[in-house]
Amino acid sequence: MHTALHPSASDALHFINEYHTSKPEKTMLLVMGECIVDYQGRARSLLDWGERLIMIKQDGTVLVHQPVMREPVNWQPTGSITEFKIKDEQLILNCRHLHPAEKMRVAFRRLKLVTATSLVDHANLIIAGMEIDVVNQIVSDPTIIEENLRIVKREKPVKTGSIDLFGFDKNHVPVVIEVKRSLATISSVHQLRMYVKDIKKDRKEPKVRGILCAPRVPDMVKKLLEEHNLEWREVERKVVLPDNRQRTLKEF
Amino acid sequence: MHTALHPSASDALHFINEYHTSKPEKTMLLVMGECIVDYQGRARSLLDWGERLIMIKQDGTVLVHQPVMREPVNWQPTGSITEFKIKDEQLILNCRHLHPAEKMRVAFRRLKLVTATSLVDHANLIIAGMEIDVVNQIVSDPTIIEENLRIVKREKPVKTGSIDLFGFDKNHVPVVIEVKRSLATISSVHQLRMYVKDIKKDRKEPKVRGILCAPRVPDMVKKLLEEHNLEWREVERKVVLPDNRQRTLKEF
DNA sequence: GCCTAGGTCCCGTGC
DNA sequence: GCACGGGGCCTAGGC
Repeated sequence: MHTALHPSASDALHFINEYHTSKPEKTMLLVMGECIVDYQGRARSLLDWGERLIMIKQDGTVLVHQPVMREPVNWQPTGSITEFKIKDEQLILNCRHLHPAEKMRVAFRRLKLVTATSLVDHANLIIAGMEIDVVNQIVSDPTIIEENLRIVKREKPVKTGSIDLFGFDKNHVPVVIEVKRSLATISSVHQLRMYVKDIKKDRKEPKVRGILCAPRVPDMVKKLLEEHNLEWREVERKVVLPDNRQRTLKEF
Repeated sequence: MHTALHPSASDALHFINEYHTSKPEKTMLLVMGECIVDYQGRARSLLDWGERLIMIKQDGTVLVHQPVMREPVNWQPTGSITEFKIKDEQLILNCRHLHPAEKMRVAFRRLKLVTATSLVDHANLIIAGMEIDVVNQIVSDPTIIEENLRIVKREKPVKTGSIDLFGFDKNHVPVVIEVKRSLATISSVHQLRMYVKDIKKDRKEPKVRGILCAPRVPDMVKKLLEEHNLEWREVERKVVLPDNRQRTLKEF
């Protein structure tokens, strides 16, 4: 853990050369100060002078964070190559990335803080409440959708993608189910339509049902579903972590 | 600009109370150290012990960054309320957000760095190469699409959304144009289909053309377009900033 | 407030 | 490598 407070440009460069440049894959670098940013690649952008925090991660990711908002105002993707130098008494950060081809330049005219440190983190996020969990819920209890529904396939591949759930209803009519973890959208309707069409063609079945299954279905989406003779179910979503990981809410 | 290196939990709490708690809307707080994270809201997640950088922005955004990847592993949205305390000799960060209702808890068992500082930044990003720029390009020179095309409307509202560009070809046939800044997708085809259908119904026109306009159109998408009697144009995208410095991505 | 659509989306997965 | 689809997407804009 190394830090430099209010360094001059040349002090900062020495600091970075000593603690970051030789082993960037093991060192996270933070640079806080007044800067401008010029980016060119998938798009092109300019950002005028202002105070920001720049983070260079151990995999080459570069983030430029303004004092507000969740998103970095500028960034470079994982795997970027960074390089520091001094020009006109300003500390310059140049980053390059191939594929997509992009580059970003940050020029600092005042530095508040530079830190270099190695972060060790081998933990993976355990997360519940995703689409896959809703799919599992339905598989383990298809009556959530309707009585006597028989699920026979998950992630069933068709021409233009893959169907979340496929089965047959009590009258042996094929049923295509498209699952969303939160809001159903117009786009989900199009997906469902396409899958129903593919199944009709594949199985030469005149009748195939399509059900959009989501915690919330806006009116516009319902109308669109009706227009295409499709159905929907608004199911409550349970957010449950694996048993051994589950904790009581009281811990909060 | 205030910093504390390797503080104890209680030293860190005093530091945060002095430099952050009283005016969080003016102070960005960084906390680096070994922590666990527990999140509950739109989903639920647990993150085991590891070294991370936590950033609390001046609008209440909270980011938890691991040493790799562009995305924060956990976060709280803009407008969250944060609170620090000590429990079992560990520094605890609790954040809450209403709408969506979410909360996150970070517990630190070792601290490497805490900093508090006020960042001032009133600059706005100037950016070029967005979809709107491709639309402008076509409006200023419709021959990019084809000869004698007459554009009459941008962002033309229809039932299910809004059409990027609408006009008439040399034979006075209505033309719907859907523009993408980068890759055309299956989903863009569905959008275009829907808009063409809406126009046919609105104007009681038997013939309406639909053109998908993007820098790249994958084969699968071309096939889908053909199936629905729709067209496409692969246009080179120019990335031009307001100062008229014209550049293409080929510079790389 | 709801909802739609774009994004330098990011990211994993399957081909 | 390309491409497709999900995301605690985020964010802006419209109503």
